[in-house]
Amino acid sequence: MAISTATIVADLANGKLSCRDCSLAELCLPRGLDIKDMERFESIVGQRAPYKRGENIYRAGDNFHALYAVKSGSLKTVVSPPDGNEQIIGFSMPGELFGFDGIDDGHTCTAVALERTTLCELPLDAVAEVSQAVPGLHRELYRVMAREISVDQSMLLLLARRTAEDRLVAFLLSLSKRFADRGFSQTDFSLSMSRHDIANYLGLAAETVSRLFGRLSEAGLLTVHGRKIHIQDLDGLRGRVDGCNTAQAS
Amino acid sequence: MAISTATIVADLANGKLSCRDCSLAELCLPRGLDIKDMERFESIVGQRAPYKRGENIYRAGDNFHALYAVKSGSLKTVVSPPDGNEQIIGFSMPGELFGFDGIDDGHTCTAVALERTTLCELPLDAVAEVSQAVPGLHRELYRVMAREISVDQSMLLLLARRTAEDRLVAFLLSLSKRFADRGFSQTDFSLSMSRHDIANYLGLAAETVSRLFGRLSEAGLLTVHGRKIHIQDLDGLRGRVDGCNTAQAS
DNA sequence: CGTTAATTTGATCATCTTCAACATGAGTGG
DNA sequence: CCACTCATGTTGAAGATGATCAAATTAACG
Repeated sequence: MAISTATIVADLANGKLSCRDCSLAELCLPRGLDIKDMERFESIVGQRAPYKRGENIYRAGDNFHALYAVKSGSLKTVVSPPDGNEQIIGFSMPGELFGFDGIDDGHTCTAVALERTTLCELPLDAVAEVSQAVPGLHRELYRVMAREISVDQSMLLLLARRTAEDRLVAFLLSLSKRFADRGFSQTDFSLSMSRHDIANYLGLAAETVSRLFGRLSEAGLLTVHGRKIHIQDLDGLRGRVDGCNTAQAS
Repeated sequence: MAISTATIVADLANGKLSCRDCSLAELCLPRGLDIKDMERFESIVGQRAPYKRGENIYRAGDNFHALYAVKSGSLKTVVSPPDGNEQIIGFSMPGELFGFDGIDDGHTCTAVALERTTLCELPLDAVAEVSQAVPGLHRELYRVMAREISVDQSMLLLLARRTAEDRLVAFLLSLSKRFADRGFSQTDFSLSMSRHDIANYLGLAAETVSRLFGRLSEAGLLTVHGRKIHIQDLDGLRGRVDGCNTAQAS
């Protein structure tokens, strides 16, 4: 899943970040800002060395420093209760913001890179400051947070009311859509997370996920080779989750 | 659950709303504002006639108008997919804000009063305007939304990884804490929602909830008479959900 | 290559759901 | 105040979905 590598390379060469040139601008926070405002915005965007697979971006308990936007790669966000019973809350793809869990009173989740991943760092104080001059930014930030809330809530529906198969299918459809939104194939993609991660995220056992992949393959809906997915019958998949299309399985 | 009735009566007598005099101010959005700023804030707070039991505050599909704060009573927020398979997303108590699901692109949930309920209405545009002069307000609103996200996320953990009993206990402990925060008994309270609602919220069947209440009673942890709950052994209940204490079961 | 982790497959088991019947209880009109 | 009704809640028995345990296979990586 080496997304927008070209952009990254260009940015690194320049030694600075440019939202204007970023291929993800349409998906990201500065969406809808004019050139002038976007310049102002990108002046506060920070950047770090890429994270390696398995590396933590932040940990539960950490103080809140900034929101992050994924530039390339992907990551998972995990709640870790004391008893070690972890729960993956979501996966983040390029153009998506994460880190909201920390705003209230420090981070309650841990964010872990699933592959080599680059991020933009948005210190919230600085964002707030810029927003004084660019009111649209506040509004947009509210939007992004509201979308996060909606996504989590459709996930609640998925976990509370849907069967194992529905969950996996909804998950795959969500991924498909997100790849499509980023200009990639909606039928061929490769998963950056393990079966175990998928199972955990969907509230299932890894074995169940494995069996479900088998069942969907046999039904002729898709082909699986390890983490490579090829969806053969997108509409067939959609039909498989009755009325569950709203669930976005973030 | 006739909470803060006194305050309400006073407000209605005045013919206007006052956050300064509201007993819920410490829990609500203007928390932490000084007198001056709070005056400015309350000037935009609207109010409607009380909602009756079962009445909709807003419906999925409605355009977004405002955020709401509960002044008295309680309500549930429901996701209703086309197939009729509803899912309760949360319950709101006095001092709590709701309506965030609408900010992004119109409401995705329906909010239904569980009893006679009064609300404060906060038109987001007006809030944004006031926030230009009162920067702390933006920050506070981000906090409230972030808390909503955290609550939803601990709910994901609850639904994905916990047994039926853990879920019910976590739910009761959450209620207990919220009553306590509002100055009510943490051991004696009465539920404003049906068993069916509780079950739906927790991703269970109503029968299961009924049986669990029975089991917890037999274990001497609490007493149940219809919707009246008396918790006999709070620590016992807490011990029953290992390390799940973070789950707030909104 | 060899070693370890990830995934698949099979068999058994537990939890919770579903269906069905029954009890309780609140509200209404006689 | 009682009888009736509809909604809500409880209890029992059977069944299903998915978890768990165990073992085999494959893939990943030094």
